[in-house]
Amino acid sequence: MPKIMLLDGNSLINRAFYAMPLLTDKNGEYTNAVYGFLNIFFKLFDDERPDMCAVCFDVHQPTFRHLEFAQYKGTRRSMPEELRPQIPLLKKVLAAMDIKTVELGGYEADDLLGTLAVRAEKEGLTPVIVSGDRDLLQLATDTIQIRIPKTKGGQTVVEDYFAKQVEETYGVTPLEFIEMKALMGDASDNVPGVPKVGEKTAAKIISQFHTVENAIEHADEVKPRLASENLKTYAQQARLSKWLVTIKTDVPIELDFADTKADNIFNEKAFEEFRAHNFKSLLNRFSAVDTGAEKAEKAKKNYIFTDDKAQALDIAAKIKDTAAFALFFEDGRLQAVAVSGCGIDGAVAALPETELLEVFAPVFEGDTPKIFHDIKAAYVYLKKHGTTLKNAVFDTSIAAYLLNASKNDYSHASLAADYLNTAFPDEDSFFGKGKSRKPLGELIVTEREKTIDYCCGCADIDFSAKAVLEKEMAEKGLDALYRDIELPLVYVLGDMELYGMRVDADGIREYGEKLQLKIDELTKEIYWLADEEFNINSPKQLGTILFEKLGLKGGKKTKTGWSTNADILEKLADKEEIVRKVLEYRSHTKLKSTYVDGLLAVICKDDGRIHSTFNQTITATGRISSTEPNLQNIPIRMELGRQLRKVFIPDKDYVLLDGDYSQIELCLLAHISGDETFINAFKNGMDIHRLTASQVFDVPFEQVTPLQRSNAKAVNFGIVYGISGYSLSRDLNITKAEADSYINGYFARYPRVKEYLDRAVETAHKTGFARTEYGRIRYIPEISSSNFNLRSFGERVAMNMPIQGTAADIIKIAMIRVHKALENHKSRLILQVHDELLLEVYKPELEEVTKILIDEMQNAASLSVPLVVDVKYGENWYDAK
DNA sequence: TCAATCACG
DNA sequence: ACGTACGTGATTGAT
Repeated sequence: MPKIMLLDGNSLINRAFYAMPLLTDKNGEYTNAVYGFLNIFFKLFDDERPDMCAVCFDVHQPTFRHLEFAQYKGTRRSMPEELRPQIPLLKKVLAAMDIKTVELGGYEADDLLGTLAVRAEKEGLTPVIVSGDRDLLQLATDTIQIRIPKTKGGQTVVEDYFAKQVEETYGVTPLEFIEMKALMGDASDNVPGVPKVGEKTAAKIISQFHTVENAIEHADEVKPRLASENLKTYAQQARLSKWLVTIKTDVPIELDFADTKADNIFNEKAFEEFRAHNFKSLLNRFSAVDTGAEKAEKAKKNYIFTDDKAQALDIAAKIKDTAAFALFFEDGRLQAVAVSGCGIDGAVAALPETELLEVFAPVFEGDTPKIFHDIKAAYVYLKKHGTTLKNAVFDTSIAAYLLNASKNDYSHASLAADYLNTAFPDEDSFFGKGKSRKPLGELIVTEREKTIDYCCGCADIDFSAKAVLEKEMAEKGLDALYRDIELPLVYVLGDMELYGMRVDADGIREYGEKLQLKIDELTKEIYWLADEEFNINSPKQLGTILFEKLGLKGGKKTKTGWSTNADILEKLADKEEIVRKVLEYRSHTKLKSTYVDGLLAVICKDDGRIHSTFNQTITATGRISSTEPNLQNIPIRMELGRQLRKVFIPDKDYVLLDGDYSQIELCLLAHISGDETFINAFKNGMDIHRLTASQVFDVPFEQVTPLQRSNAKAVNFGIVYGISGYSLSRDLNITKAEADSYINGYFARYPRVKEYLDRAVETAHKTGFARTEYGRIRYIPEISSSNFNLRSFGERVAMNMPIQGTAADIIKIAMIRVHKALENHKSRLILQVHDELLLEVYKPELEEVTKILIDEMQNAASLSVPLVVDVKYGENWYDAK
């Protein structure tokens, strides 16, 4: 029997919206809900393979329910600003997919679904209704199936209901489901129901009396008594509720099921639509479809596969000019090398690791210009294996990052969609995910065709994308930033990863043991004070103990329960011993789990050092980030945590040398804004927070109190972050009026700063992006939102990004200069922490390298204020900082 | 996989 | 009136 899938457009797009993070396409249009809808759609489409398909929508006008009963206002929960434009967009996309949309003034989507399902059933079709709304369950029969997709932790799970499953789940038949809802009511749908009758009571009543009318008739027999009373009092309301929740199945819709055939979804128009809106993962579905250009391109590809060394050597010998190389690893071992360029459409060599190196090393260390997706990974791997990568001229992931730093994916799939207008499978869909992930070595045997396509495709994309990326970078003025900063930085970061940092493993363990003793002690004390054992690490359990069992005042709720963060707890710490213990427990367990256990787990077996990975394509502002482990957040603010830095030590005959920029972000605020007072203060080496305090609080410089200085410091930071009176007041524990007066005082004294901030916001509004002094761009789509919060966020970003980003640019320049200056030295750069560089310095070179470090850092940029660098050295990181 | 928390600049 | 600081990563418990 032909199957027809009937979808509830409104409820599904609504669900999709809340389940998906907000995302925008290239034109800044919101697309998350449409994307989410399509994902659900395709999941079910794959499941069902329906012959026909229709999507029903509400019409935004009064329905028959409103008209016949004025009190019924329907739901019409205010729709988020970001969702509203997505409904027409979805309709447009569905039209492109040749899928029928149905809507009729005066009726809700539910009524259309009901009518169509019943009619389809009569006409001998198999109807499947898909909705996010449980009200539809009343339509379930033995043939009409209701499917309710739910997002559970990112995964879409579908609950399926025929009449039988409805009975099993709710204990009532689908028709009785209406009766039940009528008694329960539904606040969100403005259905009154009967007071004090909830799901449990309603189910009990209906399973006994079956209908609302019958229950009213036998109201005296209804239990409990309150329900019985209310059923009598609110009998009319119950009947009305039933009428409200009953879905119509006789709506006068003109629809010929023959027009709903879903046999032309994967057409060229739909492909264009998906591409235009950046629905990359969905583009894969079109691979089997004739999308013209793509097919032609695919046809001319002539990918080569070899597992023969001689043939691989032949391929390598052909590479004379620019070519792209894709390296494939498994557990850090090179499995295959794919090449594209030099007349090679694509070739992949899968040989034992040593042979691969033997074949390609001459190319890698030769003058041939080479393109990679991730030069650093290639450089690090090759250097570990005794080959020095030379003349790697282009890194596609870094170029894509510079073009849009806000993305969280610069994979080949993403590059293909963004810059080559083609679909390419993402890595997960190719290799499988998690447990099902198969090693490449295995795939190349079992699924050779596909594997070759993938490996060669990657190299191919890199090769083709270079020109597009270069062109777009030039158009956006990003070429100098790319060429002079990001590309040279790759090797600096690569070397930092390779050197790593030496640690005293026994020292870490000892430190951990001390922590553990204290943790055990605190645990017992907390249990005793709480008079029960619970999981102190669980904010949920802790919140219940503190604010419910012990009845502490001053708690705040998060959306899941009590808030127990340090801000809240510190306010209670004075009075409550248990709170003090919990805070202490928190700090100790944090140190133990994240730092002690975390660091011990990543000590390299070969050299006893810790090799972090530095990522150049993560942050929206241009900073680098550090993972596995994160060496950029080693404790320093609290003494106990700071002690941990004593386990970070130099090699024998070396010392650690640390240089950090003094107040670089405020220096940049002074420089960029051009504020004379500010600039002069920095030129004269004044205490900038003290100066601000004297300006804002109108007291002589010498008479500034420590509290005034610290408040002024908060104001200075706030300015850099894009301040508001409210948040400053919260931070400083003062009234909003006071905070406002600080800010106004600040702007009165530093008028150019105010001008800069206004200008930054205005420019971002106009152009849609913010920019650093070195041309780095961050797009800010939020700034044009009509949602106050989003727009405000966009404005703060517009103020902050040029400052934070320029600081990031400058230290990157400093890193390149320091790295270069140390070329013929034993000393080396091993870590960057945003405004700080850490070097492992060969003792005989200490004096010279100290000079180099200060010199290169200070002269990395020439600003209207001097860049001051503080340096210190020591036998461990604690002493060097 | 998400939310809460907390470490850093 | 709205209701927040900017940028990260790791660990934990809960789902």
